[in-house]
Amino acid sequence: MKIGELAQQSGLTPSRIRFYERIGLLKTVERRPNGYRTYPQQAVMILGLITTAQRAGFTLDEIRTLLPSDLTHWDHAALMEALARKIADIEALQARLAQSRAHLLRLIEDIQERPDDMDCAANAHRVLTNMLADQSEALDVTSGDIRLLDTKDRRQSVSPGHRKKTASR
Amino acid sequence: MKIGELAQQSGLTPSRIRFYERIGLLKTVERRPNGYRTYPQQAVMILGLITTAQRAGFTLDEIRTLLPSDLTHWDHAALMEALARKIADIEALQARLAQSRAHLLRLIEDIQERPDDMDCAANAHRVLTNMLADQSEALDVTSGDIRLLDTKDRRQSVSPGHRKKTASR
DNA sequence: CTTGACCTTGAAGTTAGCTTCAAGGTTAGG
DNA sequence: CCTAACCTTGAAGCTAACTTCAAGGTCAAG
Repeated sequence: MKIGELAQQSGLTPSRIRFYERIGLLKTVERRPNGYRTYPQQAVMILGLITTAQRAGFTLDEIRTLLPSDLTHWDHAALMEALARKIADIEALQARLAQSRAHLLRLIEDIQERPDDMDCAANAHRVLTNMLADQSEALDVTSGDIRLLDTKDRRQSVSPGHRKKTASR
Repeated sequence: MKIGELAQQSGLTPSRIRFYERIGLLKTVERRPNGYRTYPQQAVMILGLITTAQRAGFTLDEIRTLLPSDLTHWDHAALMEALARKIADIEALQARLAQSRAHLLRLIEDIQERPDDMDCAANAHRVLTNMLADQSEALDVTSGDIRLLDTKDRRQSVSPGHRKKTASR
């Protein structure tokens, strides 16, 4: 199958597929005499696997080191270890998020609990001082990093990029 | 106070402080006749506020629109709205994280529950198929974005960058 | 009057994960 | 044969939040 068809079937853009090839993530590709890329059916599954892993919080780098060239020959040990580590990362992040959320809730309360005899300016100072004091206490929660965000419109739904009438710009 | 002292007191690097000025985030700065920047004591608090807000998940852009030039004159309504929105963002992300975590746990179980009569290759295929099926079901959890990650070593603890003996490179 | 720590500037580099662009080759249909 | 839709490449651009670099000015101590 050519790259356009693979793009359709996987829901990714051709540029993204070429990018994955360039960084050594997608290796199941050959060339026709005319230079066109050609992919086996399996490539659809590999791309699905990649995007699923991404959504679970794996970086492309991590995915590359885990993905075997043959989908039936995984490094079982490395895979399980990576999964466990990723879960731990997520849990660390969850802890951080819970902290941030609690922090913000406390802040809202603190702002609203202005003593009747205090003007806004003084209240602002009171809240600020509290907040900066809070902060200096919590300097220990270092967590492993994970990128699980920016989850907006990564997927092309109706395959845009057809250079026909789309003509935006 | 000069920029080096502010850097010490705030725990940020001078370059970062200059950067904040450049993007219009830190405005309380004047110049001495020799061109050196000079800051009021208040600048320490402003920088503390900025990093605290960052750790709560606010982007510098958001912080800039919320930060008043005078720390005692906040846009109360905008601030409360932003705090509420940020909490909602965090909660959306928490939901996503819980999903990802559950997904990974299910995956681990699924891998380990290989039927005795199945070889690794066939098991790999079974697990893969399950996973990609799972994924197509959950296509609705679109969340607002938030950047709350990469929380490793943003702070200079012992003020590196003194061009004395540090001499790395 | 020299040394070294500090300060200045603008420009470019970093990371991740792509997209976009420019300039061109290929192919199927009419 | 022409056109439109596809394909190719390498290079550059994008975002966020900084850092690093190069080239130079300032200042206090010895």
